Amino acid sequence: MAVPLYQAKAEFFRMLGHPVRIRVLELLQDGPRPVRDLLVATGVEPSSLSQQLAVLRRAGIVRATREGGTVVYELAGSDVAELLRAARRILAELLAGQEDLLAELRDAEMGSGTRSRRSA
Amino acid sequence: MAVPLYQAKAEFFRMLGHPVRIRVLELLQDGPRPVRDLLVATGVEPSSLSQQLAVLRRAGIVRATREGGTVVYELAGSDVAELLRAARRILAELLAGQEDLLAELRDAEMGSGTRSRRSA
DNA sequence: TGCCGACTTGATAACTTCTTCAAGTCGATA
DNA sequence: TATCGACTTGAAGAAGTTATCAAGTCGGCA
Repeated sequence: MAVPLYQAKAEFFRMLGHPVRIRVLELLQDGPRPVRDLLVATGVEPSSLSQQLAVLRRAGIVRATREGGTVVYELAGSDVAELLRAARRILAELLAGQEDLLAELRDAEMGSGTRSRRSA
Repeated sequence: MAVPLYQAKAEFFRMLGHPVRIRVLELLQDGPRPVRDLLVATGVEPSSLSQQLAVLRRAGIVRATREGGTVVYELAGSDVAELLRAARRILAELLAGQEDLLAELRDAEMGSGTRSRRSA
């Protein structure tokens, strides 16, 4: 209630801000997966993966169910796909922009001396 | 180059993960704005806002241009709107889920004893 | 019952990020 | 040129995040 909307949004994005969490969400888009599979797909340590899964669970974006010896995760209904698609589009734009910059830098160096523009 | 794609995505989301940065992006969706306006709209300290603007600039998602005494910021072309819309949709779902949980908890308490389901 | 495999949880050190305050840059104006 | 206003940058401590290792839980199965 007393949580300002902007803060909720920021927290949401922060919750997405980890490579393993992103990867898990992308994997779950194809359907439920047992932890075992996620473990293999991500290649991280079990306890580390578990911590990241806990973050996603706490946020309510995934749901875990126990099936005998294994635990299965699935998206909690949200349409994550669209979000990731939108992000991918912007990211492509940003990375393309960086390539342009690099190209520019290359060309500039051929014509004149060292002339740095951005540190990275 | 050697940056894995998942890491780039995670960094992108992390860059969005701050209330002031989100707010700035939303403001810039309506067009370019001088820092002065952003300062008023967000109500944070000038130096603090400047730091957040620097983060957005470094990511390449906004662009700054100096116009006499003032500096004007604008989106660097990306369609941020769609991303924020998608995020808003999921967020709405998640928050609605939380309300359902609360309601469930309330109802459960009326009918029976304490019966915790989730810690939060 | 006792043990094993599959996960999760807790604790902690290494890192990042954020806020704040002091100092610096850049135009415009006197 | 001196100075002011509008921003940005640097630095340092506080706060939050992550990887890792040890310990714990929960279902099978011998």
